[in-house]
Amino acid sequence: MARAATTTDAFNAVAEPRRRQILDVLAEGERPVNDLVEMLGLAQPQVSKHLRVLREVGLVDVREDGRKRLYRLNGLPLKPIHDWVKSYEESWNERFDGLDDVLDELNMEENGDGDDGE
Amino acid sequence: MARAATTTDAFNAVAEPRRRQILDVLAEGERPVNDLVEMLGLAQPQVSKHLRVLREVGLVDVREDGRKRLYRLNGLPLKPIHDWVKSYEESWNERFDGLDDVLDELNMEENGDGDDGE
DNA sequence: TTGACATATGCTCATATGGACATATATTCT
DNA sequence: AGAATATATGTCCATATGAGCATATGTCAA
Repeated sequence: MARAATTTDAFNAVAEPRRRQILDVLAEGERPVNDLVEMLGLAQPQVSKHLRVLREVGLVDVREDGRKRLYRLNGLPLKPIHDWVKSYEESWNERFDGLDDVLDELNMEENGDGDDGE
Repeated sequence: MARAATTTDAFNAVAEPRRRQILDVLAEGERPVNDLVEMLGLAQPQVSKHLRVLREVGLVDVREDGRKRLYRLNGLPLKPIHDWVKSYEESWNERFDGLDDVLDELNMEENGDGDDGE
C-alpha cells in the first residue's frame, strides 16, 4: 500500500502546506478561487485541485455566485486533530516532564496558583 | 514534485495513523520496539520504519538498553500543529458562525455572561 | 453567436510511500 | 564460538501525489 490518500481525513489533507495557507486565507472570509490564486501565487489549476481535496474532507464549502465560486471555511473536520494533539500539550509545557510533575505541583501550592480546571 | 516527505515536519509524520498510534502508546511511557510490535500488531520492520520517521522529525528519542532500544515520546514538534489548529477552534465552537457572532454577543449581554478576557 | 472571464478536469512525469519479505547488525546467553 | 534475541536496513511493488500544461465546462457581455 502507498501512503493514505490526502482525502482520507483532515490529518492528511492538512499535511500539505499550501492547503493550510488556503485555509488561513479563508479563515478571514469567503473568497473566490481567483483571489486565492493571486494571494498564494499558485497556478489556478493547482488551487482548484487543492480546494477539491479540502472539499472532499469537508474543510471548505462552496457557493455559486455568477461565474465565480465562493469558498468558505468549515473548521469542524479540524476538531479531531485538535483533540488528538491537545492531549500532548502537557508534553511540551514542561512541568510535566516525568517526575518534575509532582515537584511543580508543590511549588504551585506555595504560590497559591490553583489552576486545575481546563 | 510528489507529496512532501513524511519526514518534512510533524504535520506529515503524524498524518499516518500508525504513527499516531505509536505516539499514543509512548505517551504512557518509554517502550522497546517489540512492545509496540505486539501492541499494534504490526510487522517489526514496519514499526522500526515508522519509528525512524518519528525520530527524524524529533517526535521520539531513543535510549539504548542492552539489546533493546527504548523509545520515548517528545511532544514538542507537535506544538506547531497545536498552535495552528487552535486558531480554528472558534470555527467549530459555533457562536462564531459568521454573523451569528454579533447576535451571540448580544444574547450574552442579556444573560450577563461577560466573558471577554480568555 | 462570439468572445472574454472563472473554474474544473484530464494527462504526463518524477518521486516517495507503506507493506511484505529477506537480511544485516548488535547484544546476551550457553 | 555459536545460537538466540532485538532491532535496523534494503529491495520490490502498487499506488497516489503535486506540479505543469492543455483543455473542457459554465457564465456573463457585446
